[in-house]
Amino acid sequence: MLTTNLNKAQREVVYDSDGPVMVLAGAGSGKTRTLVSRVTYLLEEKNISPFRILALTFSNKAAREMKERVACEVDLDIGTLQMTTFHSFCARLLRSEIGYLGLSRSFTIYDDSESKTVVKFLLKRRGISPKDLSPYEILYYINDLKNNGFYHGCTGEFPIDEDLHPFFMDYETELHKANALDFGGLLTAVVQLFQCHPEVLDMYQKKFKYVLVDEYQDTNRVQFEIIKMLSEKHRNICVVGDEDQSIYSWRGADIRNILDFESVFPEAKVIKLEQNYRSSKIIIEAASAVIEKNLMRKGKAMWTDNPDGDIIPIIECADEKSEAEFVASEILKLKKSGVENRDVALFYRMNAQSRIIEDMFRKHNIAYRIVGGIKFYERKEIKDILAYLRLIVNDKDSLAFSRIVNVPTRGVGATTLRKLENEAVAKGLSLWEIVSDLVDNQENYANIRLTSRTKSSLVQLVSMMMEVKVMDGEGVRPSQLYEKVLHESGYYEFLSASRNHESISRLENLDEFDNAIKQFEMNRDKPTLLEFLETINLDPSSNESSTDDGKFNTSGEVSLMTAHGAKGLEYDYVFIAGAEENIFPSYRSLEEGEIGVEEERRLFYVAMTRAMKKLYIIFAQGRLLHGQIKFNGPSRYINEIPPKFFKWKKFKYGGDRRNESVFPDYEENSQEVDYGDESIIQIKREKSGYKFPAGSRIIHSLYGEGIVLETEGAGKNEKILIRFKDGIRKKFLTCIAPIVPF
DNA sequence: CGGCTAGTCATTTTT
DNA sequence: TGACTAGCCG
Repeated sequence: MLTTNLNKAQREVVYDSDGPVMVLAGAGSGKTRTLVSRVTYLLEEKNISPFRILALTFSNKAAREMKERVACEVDLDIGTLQMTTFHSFCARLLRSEIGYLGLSRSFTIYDDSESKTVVKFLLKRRGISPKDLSPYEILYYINDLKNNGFYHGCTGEFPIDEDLHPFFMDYETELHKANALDFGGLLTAVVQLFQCHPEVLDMYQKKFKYVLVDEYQDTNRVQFEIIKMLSEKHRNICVVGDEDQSIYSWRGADIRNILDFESVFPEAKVIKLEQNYRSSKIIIEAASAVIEKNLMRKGKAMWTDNPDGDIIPIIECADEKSEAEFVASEILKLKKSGVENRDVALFYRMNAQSRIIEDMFRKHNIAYRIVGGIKFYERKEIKDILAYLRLIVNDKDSLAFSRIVNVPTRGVGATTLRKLENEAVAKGLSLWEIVSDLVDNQENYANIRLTSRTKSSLVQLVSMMMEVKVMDGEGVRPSQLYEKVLHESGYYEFLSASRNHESISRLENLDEFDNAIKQFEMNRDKPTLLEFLETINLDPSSNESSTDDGKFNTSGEVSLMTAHGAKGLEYDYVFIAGAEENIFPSYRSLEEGEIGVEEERRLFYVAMTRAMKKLYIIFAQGRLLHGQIKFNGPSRYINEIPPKFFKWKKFKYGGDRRNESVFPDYEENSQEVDYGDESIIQIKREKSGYKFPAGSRIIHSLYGEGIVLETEGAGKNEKILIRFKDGIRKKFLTCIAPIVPF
């Protein structure tokens, strides 16, 4: 039953369950299906307990998808099956074993921005201006060491930078004092634990009889080290990856993990999955031709049985606006022929490119969704409230303390904070420990004089936090702790006091945060604050309440995302926008030389191979970049596509001055696109038209979110009728009303 | 403490 | 060009 729907190579992966296996799986080769079958086979045919299997992926998305699919296939209870990300696996392991390393199990996880704060603090403490030594340089150094498995006291050869290393040491000390680990630290701590305490390693080695790793091309050295150690005993390790889709080397992903696999596991079997089930023949052959230009690859020959499909249009536009016009008009055309929004995606190289496209989509009432754009948990108000919550769990988190001590304003300014910090350093205690003692025993702190206002607000803060800590210890639900903190800290009042749209949207975000906590609580038997915080750090999108109610548009939304965000996804129709030199490939990568060009080529390849039916590649002759019009020319990757697979087209629209291709080389293969049908007429009308067309969503600073029902008048007299969330209808003059598009 | 201005610097971001 | 930050002043 398992073998149905699997080809020969895939079956090999499923059944060769013993001994090390490396699967090189091309884009769209049914990789996930194969992995799921392998796990199913282990569970059902070989009767392996789910408890003995460890499946690691890089992203939560991939882990969730795999887990769901296995759950569908298998009748067993797979609750004990560990199918998760490297980081979550390590965090979970450390929650029970961290005692060996001198931290407590309530350790906090610092994200990148918190790491940055620590580094900035260290620079300041040494009296070095960030202009003389960039915090990014230090962070890069720290990450680089951690990605390669370096920890304080480890053995092995690492390139130590004399100037930067002291910062690494300071940084580690700070985190240790704060009972915190950063993302990289979760991984190195596990390596350290295994190396220094072989008995712990032995236990886990015995436990996990089978280890599987997905997205292997994205693993870094520490991760390799972890899976190597874990599988040394049973040697049943199966890694699946595609070197052509390695697009995170700047994040530490190390191609050596693929190249060295066979030398670390000499008995390893290597299986290639080369048949593509996703894309049309033209797309596969075009993408293969591009990726073959890379020299640093083992090499695979992708092929497909799918039909030829449409030729790839290369669209030359005058500028970024014209590019957006083209996409909008083409999507309207597709829609007319029955294509649904949800089957269409647009990829760009950098987030900044999305703005103009979004404007155009709004103008044409094309429903869209930005995938992986603004990060909810990175918003200021969310970070503030999270800092309160973190402090409840972890006394030692002085970073959290200094973040909230004066938010909302309590009369505890920089000077007071500095005194508290000095005191904390002198006594070797955390800020919380100092302050909670200070409010009771002021006489012991001769150096710290407080005004009565400062004193009383600190007393209030401390007593509130004390109460919440007790409640947390008694098992009170996280949502109730949050409520208490939000109101008793004065944060809610502080935001409600100013009624500008900034604070209104902040309050809305806090409401959403409230939903997220409640969502989390519904998913657990015994929800704890500590667990909630960990989920937020390691799997921020898991508690998202679905906002996609489909009310506004039944055909879903067009997906907009960066090429990086596109990995692992597929769409019938794909647009790659901004296919220009210095954009895609980015100028930064070009500075790195061939290495950079190859990584960008892999990224371009990933973008191309997302398309199932039709791929469009678009570039602009000129583009406004940093306030200047740049003429970059078409991306080199376009030139690497054999001409028989594409048709060069020049897009013209109303406001376009230049009508000829400025790339005469392509003239013979070029053709003008006539958009003289309704879609272009619509564009012309919209160009001079309304700021807020009917159907667009808006936010009014007083009334909140609403939808435009009718428009009338033009220019200064443009009036719109809006229906707000609560059903109230109101008319506004668009030039005066405090309305922004939503 | 908060609001303003001048100066700076511009990828990608699974965790 | 525009978003963010550091530093200055009221």
